[in-house]
Amino acid sequence: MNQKAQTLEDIARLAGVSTSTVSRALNNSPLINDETKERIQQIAREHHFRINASARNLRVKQSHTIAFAMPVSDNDFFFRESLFGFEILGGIGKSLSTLGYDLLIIHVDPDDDGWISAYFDSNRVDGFILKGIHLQQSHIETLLDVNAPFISWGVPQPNYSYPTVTGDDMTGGKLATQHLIDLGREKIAFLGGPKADLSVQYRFNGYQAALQAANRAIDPKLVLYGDYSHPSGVVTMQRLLAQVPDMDAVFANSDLMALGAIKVIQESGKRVPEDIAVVGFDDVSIAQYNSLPLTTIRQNIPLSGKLLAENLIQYIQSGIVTNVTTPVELVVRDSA
Amino acid sequence: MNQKAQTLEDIARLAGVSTSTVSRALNNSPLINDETKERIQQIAREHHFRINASARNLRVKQSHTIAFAMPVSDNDFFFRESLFGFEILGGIGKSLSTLGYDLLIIHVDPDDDGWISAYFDSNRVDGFILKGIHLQQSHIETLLDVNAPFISWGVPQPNYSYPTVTGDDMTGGKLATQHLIDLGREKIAFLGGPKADLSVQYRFNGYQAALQAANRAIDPKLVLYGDYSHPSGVVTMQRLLAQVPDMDAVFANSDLMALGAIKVIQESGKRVPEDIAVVGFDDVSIAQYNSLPLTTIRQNIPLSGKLLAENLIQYIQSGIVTNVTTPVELVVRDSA
DNA sequence: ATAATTTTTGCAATCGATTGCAAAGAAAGC
DNA sequence: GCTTTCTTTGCAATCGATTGCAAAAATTAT
Repeated sequence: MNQKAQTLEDIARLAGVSTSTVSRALNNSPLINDETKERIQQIAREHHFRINASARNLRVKQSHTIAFAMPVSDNDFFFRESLFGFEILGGIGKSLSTLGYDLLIIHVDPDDDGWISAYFDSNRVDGFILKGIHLQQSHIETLLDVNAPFISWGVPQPNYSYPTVTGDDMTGGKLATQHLIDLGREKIAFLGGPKADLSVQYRFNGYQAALQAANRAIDPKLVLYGDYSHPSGVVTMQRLLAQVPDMDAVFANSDLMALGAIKVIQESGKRVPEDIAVVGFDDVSIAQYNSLPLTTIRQNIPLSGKLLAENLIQYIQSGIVTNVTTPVELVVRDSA
Repeated sequence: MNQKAQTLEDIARLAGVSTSTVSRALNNSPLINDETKERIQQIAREHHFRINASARNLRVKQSHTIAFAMPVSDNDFFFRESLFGFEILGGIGKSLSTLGYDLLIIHVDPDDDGWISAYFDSNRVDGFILKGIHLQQSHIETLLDVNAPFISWGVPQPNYSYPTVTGDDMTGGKLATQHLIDLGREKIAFLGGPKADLSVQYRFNGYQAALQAANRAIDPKLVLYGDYSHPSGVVTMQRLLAQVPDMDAVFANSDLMALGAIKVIQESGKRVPEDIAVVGFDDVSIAQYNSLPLTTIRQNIPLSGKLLAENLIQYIQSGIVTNVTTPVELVVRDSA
């Protein structure tokens, strides 16, 4: 029965007031008389009025949209591998919509800056959420330079100030290593993500601290770096096994690497966890669903997503820079 | 050196022409003299001009944005389980950006229609991409009713006309079953997704056809339905094993269900694939990374994503309704 | 050289919502 | 009853790009 009202003017006509009044009423302005306000809101509801986003955005110079940057390569590699990235999207999206923001997924070439101005200078988005691991130095500089608000998952780069959310990598490294020590393991390897990633360095610090607390030395032959991916887990584990055949435990920096490592171990005829215990990192869904359920360091992914969203919006609205660390915990399953 | 030009007017001033001319030049209108056009585009480039999206969208009444609907529940369940949904996003996003469209992720309560008008009537998005499995009848009716363009992954509902992209479920069912028959299996179970899902029915038809072609009867006790999730794979497999202890093969309708089934089988003391062979469906990344690599029916996920994007845009621009089927193939790994 | 065409360009209205400022109406003060 | 003050509302400009129409410039025809 009630046909749709498309614009403020339609509502204004129906209510017998001006568009200014309608605008104020719908935005809950204190300037408007309460009865009038209520009446207008009622009419808007009855006629299923939806405000025109473009017009509003144009006027207020905001898009109420946040971009999440997905690094992209020719071969879709990142997309399939980025389990962690996908899972964190859940929390981000939910929080953003609570805050009245939309979530845009953009594809970003790690070697190019163009996306920043393409999306920010055109007023398409109000800010960016990035994974630190793909954040080049040059990106940070450009972002800061054009004053584009952003937040990043991962340890902040020294010498720059911007909001971040990070897992407690140091504790994670300690927890994983301690668990392996408690299991009585003697030769515990560190299968890292990219060496340049500060998160990886912190995890290594945790590894180191746990070993030292147990009066163990660090054997450099047991420390190798990859890139978080399954293939890199395979390759580094092969090297490791060749170098130190009698090793008996691995702390891998991602669940995918852990899976790659397990594959190599089993193919070499050894058993997990009997001969070699393996601990992963992140606790993405694959960790619990894997046929050999993974012992791993669980990141609080929903919370982290929520904080990425909330703290970015806070930064946009008030300029407050927060660098928070989210807790991790050890979850013991079958691989160690 | 070149400070930024923010609006058409800035460029117009720099070029000594009117904004109309700039607009036409940047949109490559044939009305504009080629030299002028070139000169203006040059100036725009030098000054890193980015057109204001809101203004443009307001004027042309399009957002150049497509929404991908992620069903949401209180507990993040869908997000973690929706591996297939995530992987298909890769192809969708890439194709959309090639076509000049942005990708918005929206969270959708399956029991509510509000999101349709919230995003479409407000001019925030030009169309929707949905997974058919979450497409309620009422959604379809509302979408068609308000003339909101959409495309869906999955078999189209009878009696409605809208574009779709679907995997070749019938062939997939046949391929999986045939493979298990070729392996010499006698009692092949069908672990379906939701019975109401037409895709599931087609897969069942394929299962049936393969068995009949081999002169086998269908045993109703070997046919069970779940919801594609890992837990449902666990539950249905438990029931199956209780009902038919001597079964020797399973065709699961998703990789996650297959993993759930494998877990139950192994816990019951039987071996995969020796005692019971398991074939999955989709070939999401977890299938190849699982410690027991999964034999599965591979969907062409990148292609499907691409087609979802392209065919939706085609529909928006020209009203052509396409219902395409993408090929599947059997990939044999270790579980069968 | 003048008129008729064809090419190029600019004027000005438009998309829909917001907001500073002024005006109208209501309430209070003297 | 007449100011003064406080609420409540409306006018009109504005955000930046697009586009129908008319005007100006360039080209061709006569």
